[in-house]
Amino acid sequence: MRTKEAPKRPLRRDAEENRRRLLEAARELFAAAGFEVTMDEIAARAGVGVGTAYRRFASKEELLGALFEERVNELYAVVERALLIEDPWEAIAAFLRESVELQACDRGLKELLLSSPRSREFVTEARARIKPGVDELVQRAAAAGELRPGTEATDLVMVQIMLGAVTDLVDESTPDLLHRFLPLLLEGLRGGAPLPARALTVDEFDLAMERGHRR
Amino acid sequence: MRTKEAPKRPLRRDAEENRRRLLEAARELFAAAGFEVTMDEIAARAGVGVGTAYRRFASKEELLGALFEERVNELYAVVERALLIEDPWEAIAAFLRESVELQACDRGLKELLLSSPRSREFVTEARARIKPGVDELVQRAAAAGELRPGTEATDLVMVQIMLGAVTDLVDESTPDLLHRFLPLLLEGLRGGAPLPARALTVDEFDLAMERGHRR
DNA sequence: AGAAAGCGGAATGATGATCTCCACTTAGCT
DNA sequence: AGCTAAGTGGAGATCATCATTCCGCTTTCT
Repeated sequence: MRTKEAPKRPLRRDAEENRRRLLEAARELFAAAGFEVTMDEIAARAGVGVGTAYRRFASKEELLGALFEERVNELYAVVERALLIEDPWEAIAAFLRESVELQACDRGLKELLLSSPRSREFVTEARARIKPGVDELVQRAAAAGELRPGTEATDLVMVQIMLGAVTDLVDESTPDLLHRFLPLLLEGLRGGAPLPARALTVDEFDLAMERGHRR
Repeated sequence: MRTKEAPKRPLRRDAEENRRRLLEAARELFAAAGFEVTMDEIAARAGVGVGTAYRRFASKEELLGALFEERVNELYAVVERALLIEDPWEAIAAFLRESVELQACDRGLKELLLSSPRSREFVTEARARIKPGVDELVQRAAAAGELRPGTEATDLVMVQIMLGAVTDLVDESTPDLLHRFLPLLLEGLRGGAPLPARALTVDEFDLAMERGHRR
């Protein structure tokens, strides 16, 4: 978690403060603009020079790395929380609602989960960590007959992607689009005749993620 | 439409041929990669040098401009065709199905309609041209009670955006995701209780488009 | 006060794009 | 055939955008 395993000497007070400000600035900008934040922007927002940013963090990757972890932990907590819900359908609804709300305010998280060739291992690892819980949510609901026949875990991710696209578009000014279309999609997931085309398999899904969506 | 209003002299045969090949190459690459195609790529694909590309077209913008028009015409044709369908609900379903299929194979079209700060006026104009028809489709269906109460024209666009995000992800290998989620969304649009949050107004929509979704 | 730690931000270097230039080639006329 | 204006290729001028480095000056801490 910390940059140094065993800090020989504590940072000077101003340095420690700058480190904190940099992380805070990065958090805000990462949420607002995703991976594309520049070090210059982060430094400016933190009110320090770029040089200082590089004295505190070895590279842009290291600085953002800390944030990735935070974000993934939040999402993981959402899954865990959903798994505690008794009713299988409510559990799925809660998972989608909360995870999508999380994404809606955070472009960085969206990119972290959906885009790919960024920090390869990190993303793969994060996805592996989330996956089992989501699988279980789907298993349970399917067993209870609360899902439209043929619904699979990858479908939930597609719902996240679809809503992500919508929130991407409107962001701050009108965050309620999420609560307009999530219910609509949930209804669709819950029941009805089987859908005409099959779901993405996990392999196909991973492959699609691998490629990322640009080009 | 043509580059020159009154071509003093016709192009030499080889030049005319190169012009044709450039447009064809641009069409293919624009569909595959969107706005980000480079002139080098287009020229290479057409089998000519960049210099030639710039002799035939004043700028990248001019070259792609011709394609914009083609694409928008196709979409306009879809609206027109839908308006001829008797049953109001079928008309809406057909419009969405066809327009989304069009988008699915064409990143350029997707970007043209959804992204924004590209060629400002051109996009605005294109949208203005499509809008009345879509409005009428919605009016009719609503009047016939075939739409979930509260559904508006902007909702149809949101459906396009959501499905665009999905097809963006998988593209060629699995084009059937579109036919998995479109029916689901159509069902949701067709009936049920009013949705909890309100739709985007046209102004909000335009504003969102104005901004584009990045940053 | 002195030294080590830290600081700002211009400069550097990599990359990647559009568009220009010009020595050569070719179509098309006579 | 030969002439010439139109056309061509593609190297590179030019411009942006970033991550990252460097170094003369400032601040903390003892």
